Formats: sequence, structure tokens, C-alpha cells
Amino acid sequence: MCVGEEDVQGVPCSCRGPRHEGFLEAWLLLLLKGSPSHGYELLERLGQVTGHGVAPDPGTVYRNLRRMEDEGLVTSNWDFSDAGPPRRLYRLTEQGEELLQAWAAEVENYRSRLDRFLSIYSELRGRPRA
Amino acid sequence: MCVGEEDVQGVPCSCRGPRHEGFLEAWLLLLLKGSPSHGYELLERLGQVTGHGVAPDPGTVYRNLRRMEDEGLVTSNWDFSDAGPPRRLYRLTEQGEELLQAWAAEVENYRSRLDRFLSIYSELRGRPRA
DNA sequence: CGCCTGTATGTGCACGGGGCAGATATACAG
DNA sequence: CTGTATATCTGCCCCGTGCACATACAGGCG
Repeated sequence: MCVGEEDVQGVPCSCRGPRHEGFLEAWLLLLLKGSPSHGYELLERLGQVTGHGVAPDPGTVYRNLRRMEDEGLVTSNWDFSDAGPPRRLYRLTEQGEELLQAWAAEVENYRSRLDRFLSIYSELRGRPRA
Repeated sequence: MCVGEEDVQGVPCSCRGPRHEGFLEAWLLLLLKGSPSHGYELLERLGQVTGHGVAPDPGTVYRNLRRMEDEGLVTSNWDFSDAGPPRRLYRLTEQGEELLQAWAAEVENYRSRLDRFLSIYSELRGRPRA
């Protein structure tokens, strides 16, 4: 929430909840399905692809990747090939791919709930308060 | 997440994040826009309307309503009219209505992000891991 | 050389929403 | 009198996230 949009009618943005909405793991799995990558790059890709320009917190991303490795969703290898500090290259595992599929189903359910919200809202909108 | 759906392909449901996804306040505002109501009833309506049969935690709902009253989003009056324990009748305020509008915009943004997720997923799906 | 910037990874701390468990009270049915 | 449905509320804890900060490597510049 509160992803940089202006306030609406002077009501300060609600600003509750995480900016990446509990789907950070899902996004990471998705991006890694696209191609193996390291944390810093994922950070940048996340900022673009998720729609709002705001990149998530680096610490959170790195922590998530580590946890996901512990859980067998991804594997990592140090990459010293290019100049600059070494990077940890992450790859999706079979398990990670399966979880991504589960996430996709979850996201669809989630979206249909949001649709329901919006359809109810559009029904009610404009009516005087009861 | 993990709203009672079965596991997908043996992968245990991710189960991270709140069941009502950080939109509890939005749902409460929306339902109250529909008609004034009390906590217990909102609890039941939430369980039906949000799509998954699972009702949110009562404590969480009551606490949210109280907070929302403190913030001027709703007002409450005790209702002794019917039999049984007294209930606290909540009504949406002008402020609450404005915030609901802001929430609706937020939900739309949110949904478009989920759309983006799903469209990327459907592009990638089926491809072998890189 | 020293300094700054950009790349890249990581830790400690604190906040805040929400789930879980349980307390309380009223009415009514058996 | 005990149990069940209705109705509200509190305490406690978990967990994900954001923020601030630390670390390290490489290259450019005066």
C-alpha cells in the first residue's frame, strides 16, 4: 500500500501493510523462473516489474532469498566472473517451481477477491450513506 | 493465503501472510457503506463475501472497528433493541467514506499488479528452468 | 595516495497487523 | 442447571517488513 500515489481528497494514504503485499516470495520465484539472477539484480527488476517504481527493502530481499534456499526453493553459487564484489547467483529448483505454481493459483484467488471488492464498491458507490 | 484450498501437487500451502491480506479495514468500510452493522454480523458477512468461507479472527475485527472509531472513520451506538447481549452498531462517517474511495483506488492498483504477475507467469509457464 | 560513487551482500532492531486462546455477559432451550 | 448461540473484548505472541547501518570490492578523479 501507499506506493507513492498521492493522497486522495486530502485523506492521507492508509499506508498499512507491506509494500509488496506478502507476495515477495512469489515475485522472487517468478523472476528466477525467468532467469537465474542475484539479489541486487532482483531488487532492480522488482522495482520495475511490480508496477510501482519503489524497490523493496534490500535486507528483506536478501533475507527472503536465504530462507528460500534453506527451504530448498532455490540454490545459490558465488559468481566471481565479473568485476566488482562477488554476487550470489540464485537458481530455481524443482521444488521452487512447484511452489510458484501454487502461488499462481493463490494469486488468482486473491485477484478474484479483489474483483469482488471492486464490483461491490461500484454497486454501492454514489449512494448516500445508509 | 492458505484459505483452505488443498495443497497443489503435494506442495504444502505457503501459508504466509494474513488471511485477509491487509485489506480488512477496506472490507469493513465497504460492508458498512452497504449498511450499518455490528461486529458479529460483519464477521459473518466477511466470511461469505470475501470469497473464502473462513471468517477472520473476531478479536482482530473488533479491534479494527475500535481503532477506526478512534480515527473518525466510523461511529458506534449501543443497540439494546433486540434480545441477547447488546451490540455496538457501527455507521460509516464522511471521513470513512472518503477513505473507502482511496482504498478502492489502491485495490485497483493492487489488482493490476496481480494481473502483471499472472501474465508474466503464463508467458513463462511450461518453459524449462533456465 | 585519499576520496567518492556504484555495485553487492548482509545484520540488528523495532513496528505493526493479525492469529490464537480465553474471559465475560445475555438470552433461550432442554 | 447446564449447554448453546449471540456478542464483545483483552492479552500474548508470531512473523514479515521497513529502516538504519555495516561491510567489501572496483573504478574514476584530483
